[in-house]
Amino acid sequence: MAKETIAGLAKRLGISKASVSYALNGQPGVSELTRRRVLDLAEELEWYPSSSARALSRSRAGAVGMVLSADPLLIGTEPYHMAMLAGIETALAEGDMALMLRMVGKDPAQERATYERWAGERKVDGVLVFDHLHHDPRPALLDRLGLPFVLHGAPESAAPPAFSGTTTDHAVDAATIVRHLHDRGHRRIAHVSGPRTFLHEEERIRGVAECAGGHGIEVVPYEADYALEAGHHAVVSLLHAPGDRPTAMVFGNDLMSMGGLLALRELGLRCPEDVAIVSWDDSLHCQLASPAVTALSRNPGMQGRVAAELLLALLDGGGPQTRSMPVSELVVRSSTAAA
Amino acid sequence: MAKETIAGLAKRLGISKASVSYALNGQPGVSELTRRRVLDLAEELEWYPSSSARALSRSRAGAVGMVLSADPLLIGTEPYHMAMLAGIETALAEGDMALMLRMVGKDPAQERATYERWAGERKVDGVLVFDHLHHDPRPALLDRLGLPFVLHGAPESAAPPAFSGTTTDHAVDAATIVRHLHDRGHRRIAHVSGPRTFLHEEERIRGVAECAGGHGIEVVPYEADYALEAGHHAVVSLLHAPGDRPTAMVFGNDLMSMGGLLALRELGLRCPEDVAIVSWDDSLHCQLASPAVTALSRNPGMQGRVAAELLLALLDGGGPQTRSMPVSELVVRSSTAAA
DNA sequence: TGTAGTACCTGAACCGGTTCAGTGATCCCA
DNA sequence: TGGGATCACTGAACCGGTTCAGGTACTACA
Repeated sequence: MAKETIAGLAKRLGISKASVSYALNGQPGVSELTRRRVLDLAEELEWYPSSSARALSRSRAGAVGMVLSADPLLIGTEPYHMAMLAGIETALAEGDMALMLRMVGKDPAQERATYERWAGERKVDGVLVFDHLHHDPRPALLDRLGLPFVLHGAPESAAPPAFSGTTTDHAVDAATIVRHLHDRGHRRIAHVSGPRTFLHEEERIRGVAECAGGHGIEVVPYEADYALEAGHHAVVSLLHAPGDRPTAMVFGNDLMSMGGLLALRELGLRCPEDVAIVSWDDSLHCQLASPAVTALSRNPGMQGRVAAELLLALLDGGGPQTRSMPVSELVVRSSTAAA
Repeated sequence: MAKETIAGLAKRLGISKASVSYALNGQPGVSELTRRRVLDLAEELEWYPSSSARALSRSRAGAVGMVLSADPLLIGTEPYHMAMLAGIETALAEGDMALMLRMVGKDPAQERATYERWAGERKVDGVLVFDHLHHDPRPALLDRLGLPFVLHGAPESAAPPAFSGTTTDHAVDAATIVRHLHDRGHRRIAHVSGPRTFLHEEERIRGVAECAGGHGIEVVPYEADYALEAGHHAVVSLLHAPGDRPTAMVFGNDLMSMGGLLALRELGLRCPEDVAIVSWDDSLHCQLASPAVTALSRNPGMQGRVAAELLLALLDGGGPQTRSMPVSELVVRSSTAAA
């Protein structure tokens, strides 16, 4: 079947291209009768307007982009991203926007190059950005490129109203975790965080330290990189360090928690009797582990959905908005069972 | 900065739009000197040609689409898809193609509607399709829509040369698993497969049955749906059924294996002593479980990459091709340790 | 010296939509 | 009865690239 065009429809109906266009887009300037005829014909022919022609004349791509920049290995194993993606895509589809996905390694230059290209080619109307960094160069870059964006997962403190973003109150989450451990009798805990280059990790570290201080709990900080091995290595180092050993450990994500659990097992230590464990991300891993791991459930799907909605609003001409995420819930499992 | 156009570049250089276009696209018709001047200016201005204008005049979208149609919950928890996605995206990026991702529920009508729209709007140049079904309506649909596609993961038997696709020899994989269990002394095994609507499950079932027959092994088939709970339920049913209980179980994916393991634990049965377990998909879940689960490692990243390359070749005007995947390797872990 | 061939370059048409300015026809109300 | 407002519709310009059919000027060769 030869591809129909708007001119073809117009000729069949004996009206002008303009009328067809107005009718299709729900714009005034056509009678109800004409509109119906156009719509009916389009449906009968299973015809849709060419997206590139439309994009060209409207100067709107009809798509938003997302760069997943992380270790490919990590991306594959962390369920977090996929769940978030599902939420994002659902919201975008409802707003009739396509999702363009790009995966690059950890190299920030590649992420940057992708944005430059997308902006230059006008391939996307906006982008979703993750993991706010210290001195994050991306907001300035995107501003310069004129590419609207939403920063997903910025810490509460660092959310200037200059751009759209979703924020999480990590201090509250930290308090939830620390109080739980305090209740269970722990007075010396280790905090195995992700890299401090992420602003949210910085805030979590501060949150844990502050709340712990208030409860007379000692905190041993440890910086790692979210990988399974990092969690393993953290536990080994922490337990071999001089001084009292912590009786509980908080890990920055589910993978590190698993690594930590593995290490405990290898060292012949029991969880939760010898060392309790809390994960800052919930996932199937935490549920399936033995013991099942107490975890902060953050609902990545819902969060992704909200971020996408913010971007849609921004593209619809709304000003920058900030939306704070609901407080996460701690799902208590065996890894912090009462002593 | 006002958006530059090809006409702007031409004016700056005192040449015609056509020359600029030829220069940019590496086409003959311009001197080396002119070409350099154009390229240099484009770089200096950080200018890229508008993708929609290009798409319109070339009648090529510069993107390929992929519909992930599955339980959102399953998508999030199965690492398989994400790894595959990473492989696909990498290959596409190398071929200068964008990836458009759409996630829909299990409803086939939505997947179909997405293809129809993409084809009508000329939003993508081709699509990647997964999980060949019995009487799969998609090849015919896509043919009718004139949308090139690659069917990823078709069983060997069902790969007509009429369309491009990657195939896996499930019979060989089945034999690998069955032989391993035979070596370990199992003579009665259960095969908890995914839905038989998937052609590859059908082939796995046949493969297991045949190889088992050759080795004097009895097979108890059980059809499930890839969910964690399904694996759990399968184990309960199988063990409560009259007759000898199987001494080993093969699960169609990692989630069901985990569910199965959970069920065994609840029933007070030990793995591998009472029941051994093999998973048809490897993943972190299998590694972390206790006992760690013996699994068939299928390298979804590489497979995705190959599928994407096939699609790129198809879009470059090549005829339909079929590429068979390398045989999977069985990673032996504790869940099938020698009795 | 004439002519065919080639390399380089250009104007204009085209891709398929959107949108603006303008034209009749109809309607309302003084 | 007439004048302005409203409605339905249209032709043409436009978005920003690609591509085709020439047009020079210069070289090669008889």
